[in-house]
Amino acid sequence: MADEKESLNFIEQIIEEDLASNKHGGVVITRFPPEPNGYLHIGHAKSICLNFGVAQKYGGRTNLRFDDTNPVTEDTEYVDSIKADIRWLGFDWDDREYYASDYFPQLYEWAIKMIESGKAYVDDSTAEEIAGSKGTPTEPGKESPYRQRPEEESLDLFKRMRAGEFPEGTRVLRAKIDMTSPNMHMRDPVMYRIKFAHHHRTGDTWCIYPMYDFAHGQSDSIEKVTHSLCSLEFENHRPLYDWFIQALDIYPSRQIEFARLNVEYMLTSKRKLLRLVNEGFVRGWDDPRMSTISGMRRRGYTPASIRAFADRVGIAKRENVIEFSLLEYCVREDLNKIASRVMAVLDPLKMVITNYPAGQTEYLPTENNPEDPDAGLREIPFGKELYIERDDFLEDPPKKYFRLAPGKMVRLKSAYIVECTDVIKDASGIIQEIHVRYFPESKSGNDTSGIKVKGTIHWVAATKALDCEVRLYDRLFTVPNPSDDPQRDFTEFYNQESLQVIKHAKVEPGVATASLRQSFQFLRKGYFTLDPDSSAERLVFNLTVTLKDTWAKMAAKEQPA
RNA sequence: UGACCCAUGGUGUAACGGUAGCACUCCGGAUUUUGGUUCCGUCAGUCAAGGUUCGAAUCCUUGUGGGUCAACCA
Repeated sequence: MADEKESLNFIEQIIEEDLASNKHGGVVITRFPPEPNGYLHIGHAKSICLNFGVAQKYGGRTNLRFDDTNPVTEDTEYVDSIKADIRWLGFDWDDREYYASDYFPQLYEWAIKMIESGKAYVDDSTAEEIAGSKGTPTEPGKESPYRQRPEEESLDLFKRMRAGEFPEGTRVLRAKIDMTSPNMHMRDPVMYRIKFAHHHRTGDTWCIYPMYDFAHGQSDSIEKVTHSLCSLEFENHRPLYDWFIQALDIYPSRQIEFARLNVEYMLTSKRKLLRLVNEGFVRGWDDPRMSTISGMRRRGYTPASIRAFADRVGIAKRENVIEFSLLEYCVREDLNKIASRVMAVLDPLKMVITNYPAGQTEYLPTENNPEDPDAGLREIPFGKELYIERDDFLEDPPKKYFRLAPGKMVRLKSAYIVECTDVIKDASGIIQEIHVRYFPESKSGNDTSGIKVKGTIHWVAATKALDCEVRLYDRLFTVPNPSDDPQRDFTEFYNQESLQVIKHAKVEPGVATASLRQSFQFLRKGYFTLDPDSSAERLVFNLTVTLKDTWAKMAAKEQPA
């Protein structure tokens, strides 16, 4: 075994240094902290893989902690879907399912401690007044007239806020830091606000709720999180994160920021994803075109492929946009190893073998997966009438076309070599069916015909094939970064052809017993998975990703539009 | 006209003062009863200018370019 040194990302480097210096007693604790106000998407997947992955790697633990400090937007519905998505991705938090709301009593105590030590005060200003005196990034803010109010008075007011004596918006608790700080977050940030809202867990116990900045770091600290990994936009919050930890003299978790994931043609904004759903661009949160975990699951992406993707995109602080092709590569890589091969014709063209006995059905063995010898063989029916892919026949083929054409021969995969003898068209010139003759001695496995053909095509037996629906998906937008243009709304780049429904595709009979989540490779076409819309009478398949198609690429190059 | 952060092939990411590597993409070739897979190969990079050093992608300075911050959101 070669001892090539594994390259670490900058977070792993920090962790290894901390481990080496025994900073946390050899322990690594991370956390994944979603707010239960929406569905998880591909960006969260990166964070999940990072947080759980790094803890796993160093023998540590990862807590699942719901950041539920804003009751008006949060709901248990999201808690459930988030948990399901994380589990599906292949990670486990054992019994460490925490909620920021579990810490409300402790947070309240700490707030009181802050007031008592003169580090926090109740401000009677309105939201507008507070915003107005905040200053701008280049101008210092002004101190609130309530800033110097006696501690006892703040304490009394804060307790009465908690007791529900004041209406929403009338008072807040603020940290007393520095209104002239160049860092806006240090200009006396709000710690608590009044909200008479029903909380999904604490019900009506509270009418004051802590802000993110007075909850997140504290929650990390309570859980003794050693490395609190978050995205770049929280970089400016770090001084405040550290300030509270110091002021409270509590366990010093360390916040480390990394660049969030951006992927071409994919959105990772809850707001925008919500608009796609609400405005009917997609059928729901789990539409296979969505970048949500649930959408990708329905699309047929596997947990392993998403984990591989998260691994390959890397961790750094630089803004990035990952090419969509990398995601596609990761799915194909996984599915190629595990997906059973299946004969399916998406755009059927009837083929009649004129010299094959009518009414005869032959069962031919074919491999389930050439990449996996253990996958074994299955038998597929063959008969006089078949369906082949319409674009596997061309009346007037270009030079390097290896498929069927008048007078040309091809191999029918796992069956016989056929030669095209006739083309039957309707009055308008549309090809109705093609006639071929087959060579009995060219049977797959014991071909004694001596005939050499360049092309092999897939097929299904007309009388045995199952009729099914196939949904083909393409990128949701016509441009890689639909949010880039400030002049145009991202929905203007919606790809009208992102969904194409094929009502009557033909698939070999064996897939009748397919189960949900099972992936297939439709030979020469792509990877497909069963959609939950399927019923016993009617199968519905989703395209996960096409196979690479070098012929299409060649053809496109030689005849540029 | 502030603070903080970032800058390596087309894309993403390594190299921690000593030969700029890996993956994806692209292109070419071999194999192939999937124009798939696999295998081989080619092209291609340190934002700029100074400085420190025997030696700089790496350290320093100044520019340039990009990102974030002015919610009682997270």
